[in-house]
Amino acid sequence: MFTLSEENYLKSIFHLQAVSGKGINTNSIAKKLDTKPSSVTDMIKKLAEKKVLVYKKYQGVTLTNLGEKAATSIVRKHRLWEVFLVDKLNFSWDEVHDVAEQLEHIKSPKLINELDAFLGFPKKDPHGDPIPDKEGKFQKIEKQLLSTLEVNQIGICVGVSDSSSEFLKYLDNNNISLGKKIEVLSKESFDGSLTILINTKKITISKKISNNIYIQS
Amino acid sequence: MFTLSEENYLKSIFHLQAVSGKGINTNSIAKKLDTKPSSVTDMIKKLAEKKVLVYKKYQGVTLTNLGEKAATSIVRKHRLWEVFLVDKLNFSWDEVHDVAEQLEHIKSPKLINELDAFLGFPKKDPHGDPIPDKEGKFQKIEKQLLSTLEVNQIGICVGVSDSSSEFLKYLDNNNISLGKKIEVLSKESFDGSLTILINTKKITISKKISNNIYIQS
DNA sequence: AAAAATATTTAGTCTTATCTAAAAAAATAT
DNA sequence: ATATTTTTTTAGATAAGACTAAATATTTTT
Repeated sequence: MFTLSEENYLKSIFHLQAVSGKGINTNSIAKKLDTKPSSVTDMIKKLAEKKVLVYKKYQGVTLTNLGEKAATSIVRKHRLWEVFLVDKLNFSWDEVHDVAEQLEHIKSPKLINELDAFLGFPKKDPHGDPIPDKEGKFQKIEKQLLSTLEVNQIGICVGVSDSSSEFLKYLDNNNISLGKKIEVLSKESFDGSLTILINTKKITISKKISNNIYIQS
Repeated sequence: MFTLSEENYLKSIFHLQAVSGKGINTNSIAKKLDTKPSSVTDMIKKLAEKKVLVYKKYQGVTLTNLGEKAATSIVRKHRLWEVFLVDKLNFSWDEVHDVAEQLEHIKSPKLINELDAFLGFPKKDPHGDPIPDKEGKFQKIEKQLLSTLEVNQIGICVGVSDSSSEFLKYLDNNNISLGKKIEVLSKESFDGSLTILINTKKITISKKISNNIYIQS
């Protein structure tokens, strides 16, 4: 089994790997975990000994199958707990992250599988991210950033890339949520801001916002 | 806030205090936490500095109001999670302890108060122990050990003193559970074993068993 | 009341996970 | 291709929480 800290490293590397594909370098892990590169080097050595990742000096790391399995299990727990908090305990989607960060480390296979059943085997968490099943399998959702849509194209909001409370509250205030239809009415070439039609209303959003919203077209 | 280890010390001291009333000595804490007396001395000093308990060398410790409040909050969380596991996730009463030991350390006031509401503000956990409310208040349940009953006396099972999986499974196997009526038919003076009537059946239990079952008469 | 037994504390060590500062390697720029 | 910058690693330090072994109190026994 893994310590809390080891689990956090595994999860971070897993997430970084999902985006970049390539070997993950020391600095990016340090940034993600808000720690120092030297600490990362230490932990990486430990994890390499435990066979959850492959490490070659100065060349970053890659998770092994074992490591991916462990990381996926943590992600599964995190997302199931998020569903629980929102569906059963009246949390809003901007309040769940910090608590789920704690709950994801609870060790009990029975707990998580019963929770899964209790929630009706949900396939997505409140932010639109897929929940791995018991075997760690989950389908990647086809999605693109809202910022990549052209004028007059239409998409359905299927996820967010930033799960910070601040950003999610912004979305709530503007009535942007999963499943909503978004049409791009115009695009400002100077700063990349978009004017979109949502809820039969026209609003203008900055590039920073459209870069954190995923849509399916 | 407290570390995981500090919380475990607080909880153990609280439980010891509830039984013995007196100042709690180093050795008993060490035994309860399965650690060494020297480690206890170290931690006690730390907790005394944090004003959660009063410590005088060689004289054991007593929780302050602050310490009791902290301990009660942990107990509240532990017991609410136990109810959740049994009522919602199909755990049996002998499976809940280890998982609740982990869940009790999750830090989120909203989480625990919403959970309380979700469960319908239960007053007792699956072992019959009272659940402190938001303010930390809970009534002590009047109870006595089954072993103190005389022949021909009758009691209702209201709790257990040992929550180990082994003991609880024994009770399950013999159909002894909370709320059951128990009548003492005879008492063996040699070893203190009891023959009792429960579920219209006669069974004989050892003193060790009757010493771990609480009844209300 | 002294001796023996028990309980508690101190002193020093270990592990985990972190850090800073300095050294070394790799990548980039001139 | 050399110099500069960036990235990564090493070396040594620190804090939390535990341990062992030894020293010191306290309690119990005789």
